[in-house]
Amino acid sequence: MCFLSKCYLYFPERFYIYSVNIHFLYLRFFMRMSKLVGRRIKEDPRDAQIISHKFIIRGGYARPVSTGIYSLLPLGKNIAKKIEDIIREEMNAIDGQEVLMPVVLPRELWEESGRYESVGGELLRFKDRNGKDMLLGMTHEEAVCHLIRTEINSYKQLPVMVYQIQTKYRDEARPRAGLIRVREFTMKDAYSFHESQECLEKYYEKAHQSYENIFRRLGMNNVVSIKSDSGMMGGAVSHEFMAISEAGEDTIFMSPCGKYKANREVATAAWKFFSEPSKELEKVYTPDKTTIEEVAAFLGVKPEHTGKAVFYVDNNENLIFVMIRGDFEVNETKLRNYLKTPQLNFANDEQIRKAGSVPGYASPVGLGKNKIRIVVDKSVAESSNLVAGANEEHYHFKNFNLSRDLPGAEIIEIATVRAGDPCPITGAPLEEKRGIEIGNIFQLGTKYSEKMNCNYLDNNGKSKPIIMGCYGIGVGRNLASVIEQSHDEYGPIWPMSIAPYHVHICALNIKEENVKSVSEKLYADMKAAGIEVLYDDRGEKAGFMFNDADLIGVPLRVIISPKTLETNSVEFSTRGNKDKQIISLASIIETIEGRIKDELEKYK
RNA sequence: CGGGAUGUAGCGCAGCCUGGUUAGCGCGUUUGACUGGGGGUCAAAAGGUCGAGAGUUCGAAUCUCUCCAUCCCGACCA
Repeated sequence: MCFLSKCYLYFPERFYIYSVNIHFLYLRFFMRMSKLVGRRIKEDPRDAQIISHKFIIRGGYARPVSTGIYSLLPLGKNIAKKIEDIIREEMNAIDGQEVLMPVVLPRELWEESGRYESVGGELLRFKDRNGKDMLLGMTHEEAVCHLIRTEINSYKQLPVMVYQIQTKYRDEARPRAGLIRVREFTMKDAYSFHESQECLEKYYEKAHQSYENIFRRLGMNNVVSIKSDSGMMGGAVSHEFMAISEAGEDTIFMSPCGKYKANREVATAAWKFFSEPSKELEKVYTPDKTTIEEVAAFLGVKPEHTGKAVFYVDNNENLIFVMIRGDFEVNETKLRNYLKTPQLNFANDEQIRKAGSVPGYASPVGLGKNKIRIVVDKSVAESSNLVAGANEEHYHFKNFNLSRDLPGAEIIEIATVRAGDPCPITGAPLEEKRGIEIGNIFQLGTKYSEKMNCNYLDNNGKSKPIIMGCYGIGVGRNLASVIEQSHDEYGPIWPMSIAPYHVHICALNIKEENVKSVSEKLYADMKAAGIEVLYDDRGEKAGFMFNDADLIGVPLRVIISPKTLETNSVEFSTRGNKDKQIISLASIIETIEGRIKDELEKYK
């Protein structure tokens, strides 16, 4: 057993040799329930919608302090610490070095990168007592560039990776879902520095593997890595790690075989559109029919045979006319990326009229291309004889054909994928899933290092910006995601690797002297053996204790009662499994050590 | 930022429409007794600026106004 084995510490300068049980080197958790801070609650909190939120509150893992701001109680903190330690091990294994950067940062640093201006209200800005502008760090690219540019000067020092496990603050517009979307949270953020793109890419692969290790070791059984939109982080390549769960905020499309998987923001499909010989353009009367559904029903066609007009305004007040087949929705992320604009909003009726169009009956036909930018989705370009607006109240056109009626239009793919659309690789119907983003990795390149003078001298003595990658994991979000993926109706079922304790002792009828003395001794012996043990010494009714134990979700359970003591034994069971074994008192510690070892082995 | 809802004991809620002694209920908490293998029973007790402020009224948890907070949907989201 690892924590019983001896280890020798050697201090050469003094020639002292110590022999200690290895468990003295690691913090181990143990507690008696009568003293455990954090109560269990029988009823679901009113505002909780998802399982993890309910169990986190009901089990006494965390308490809300303000919107999206939580205190962790001992149970939650124990788990968080184990999650952090697993992350540390994996980061150290890919040559990471732990550092700690400040939560509070000065404005100047963020002005260097340009993000003081470009990031919106989620960056919390404030003044210190001298009136100096400060902010709360929501991510640490600026801080790490500040650190590295003074410490790293030479190619000989590269590559290098530093990481921290630190509080982040993002002034989210709408925190929700318990620990999944919060304002203040703990995050591991790592930053790697390289001479070349090749070196970054090689390291990026290692980080990807490291992340897969981490999520497996946390006991997450359904995590996928998908290529993602880099958003305002910039950079060429990025991946999101998604814990598949109904509670997730992101929508993912996957082919059944798993060959293709993508966030809805960037997902595409091998759509096939129908085309037939063009018919004559024909104006038809469609009184008060302004939506696709109404027009299609009125004319007796399917939405697939219509074209939909959507107007957007970018941040410079430019109007953009988008046309897409009636049964599709515009994917704004794709459109934004294509237009290279940071912001898009729906245009209002007044703006649409000003451009010479008619809301509800808008059409690209007759709209001057010089007056307004017209972008057309492939679904319209490759279909024929569609119903489209006529730019006139109560009228639509039948048999709109893009190549004939609007030649030279900008044609791109901006449709949102739908469940069942054909996979772009295999052609199989795509499945739609929800996911919680529990980690992400980015190839940043020189986006920050260039602006922030984070340079090194190459082997020719030339100064160059360092090529960077960054890698994040949210600790609390992972805790919640494990609950989402591992629970039953009574509470979480913690994997041994991150369980708040390894064993839960339930003493039944503790008023009986025999039960009390044996339980106390077992608790003491387990502590001495380095087993992480939670001991329910409260003398509650059996059912009450078991329900609490289920909410705490400790993997192994030992029950001591007058009945079991008649045969000098205890009952032993596993969380999530009603089967119980009778084990003699003499061998219970050995049995448990074996089980803990076997379980921990699965998460190595 | 837009739409909707809610604030009453530690937690979950009733009371408000139709103003009127001392503001209730369940869970939890404390004390005692019984009980003892899936949230047990009985008895007693503690616990409230009814979100805040202003107003109407002889009288406001209840009606009016303002503000604050929280939650849901949307917008937003390195």
